[in-house]
Amino acid sequence: MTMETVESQHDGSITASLTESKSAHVQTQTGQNSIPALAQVSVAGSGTGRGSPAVTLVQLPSGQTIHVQGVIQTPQPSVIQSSQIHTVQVAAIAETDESAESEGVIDSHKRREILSRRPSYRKILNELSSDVPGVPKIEEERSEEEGTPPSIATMAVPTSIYQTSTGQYIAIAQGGTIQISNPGSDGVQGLQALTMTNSGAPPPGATIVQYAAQSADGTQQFFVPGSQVVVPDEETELAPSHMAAATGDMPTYQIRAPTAALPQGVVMAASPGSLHSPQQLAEEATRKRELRLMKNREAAKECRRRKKEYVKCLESRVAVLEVQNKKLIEELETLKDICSPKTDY
DNA sequence: AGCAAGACGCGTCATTAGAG
DNA sequence: CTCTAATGACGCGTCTTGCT
Repeated sequence: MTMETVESQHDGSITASLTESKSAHVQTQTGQNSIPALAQVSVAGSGTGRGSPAVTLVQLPSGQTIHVQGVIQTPQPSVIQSSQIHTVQVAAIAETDESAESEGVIDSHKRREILSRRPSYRKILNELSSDVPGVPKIEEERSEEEGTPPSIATMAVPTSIYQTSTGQYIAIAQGGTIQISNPGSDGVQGLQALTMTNSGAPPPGATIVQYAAQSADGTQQFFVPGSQVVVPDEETELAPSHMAAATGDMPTYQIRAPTAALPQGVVMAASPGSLHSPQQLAEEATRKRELRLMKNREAAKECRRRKKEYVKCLESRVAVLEVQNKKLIEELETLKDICSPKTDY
């Protein structure tokens, strides 16, 4: 449980602090005169985990309650100094070139470049967030090198090392032993056993791979070097409940030679040898295309996720700024009442 | 129940920004 | 200059909702 205390300082800025409680009150002070609070805004903070924007309930003076997520609050000068904050916000959002701005001269080409620059949701959000601590940033993806598990190096020398779509590493040794290493786990603790069977009458050239560890979404994709691919067994996909009963809740995969129509998401990695024949070149081109499509597919998903997060953040910002605006208007009205000369004397 | 409209997510392609 | 990630745009399928 966290409590978010928001205070409007005498200079108009609003500070927020999180403490261990459930709700808080917002007190506004209007400078030396210490005018009693005009706008009481109840902020019920519900702290969330890392990476997800904190959701905050903001109760307006009118009694209306709004949900605020990932609040970005730049220090607010009072209404009298509003030009200053305007400059800051423009600089933060529009990514203007400071040097050019200071010089006051931007040639048309550069200006066109700036205007036509496509926004990066991650970049914009992170720049907005950099001003205010506590505002969640969009995480940078870890490079593949960072995710490489140390256990791979200590394994028995494998014939092949594959990487799944979930980042796990699969090593297939000469004897047919398959080991799975989870990058997120420590050392050999991440190893998971696979069993390979050829019982019954498998299709020609196919080996059933039973993956003992159930994945989160049940959809594993494998990068397989050479001329083989690992695909989810069709029977498992089509009749999961049936196969689950038959294999003990283990999804089934097949290692088989690639066909013309690869299942979606399955990519064949390049064999180390050089490619010469037209067929090999065609296979290489197909492999590259599939890899590119899969990467773009993942990138598109990630981009949509970032976009949604960005839009949510903007909506939250609008909600907060509306509250602040309302409060400042009331503050201004009060100051006007105090400072206005009496006419009836 | 059937249908249409809208929302939403996904995959793909084209384009661009940015890193090396 | 090249390569790759990020993003907009488009088409498609699915789901929800309101209407008949």
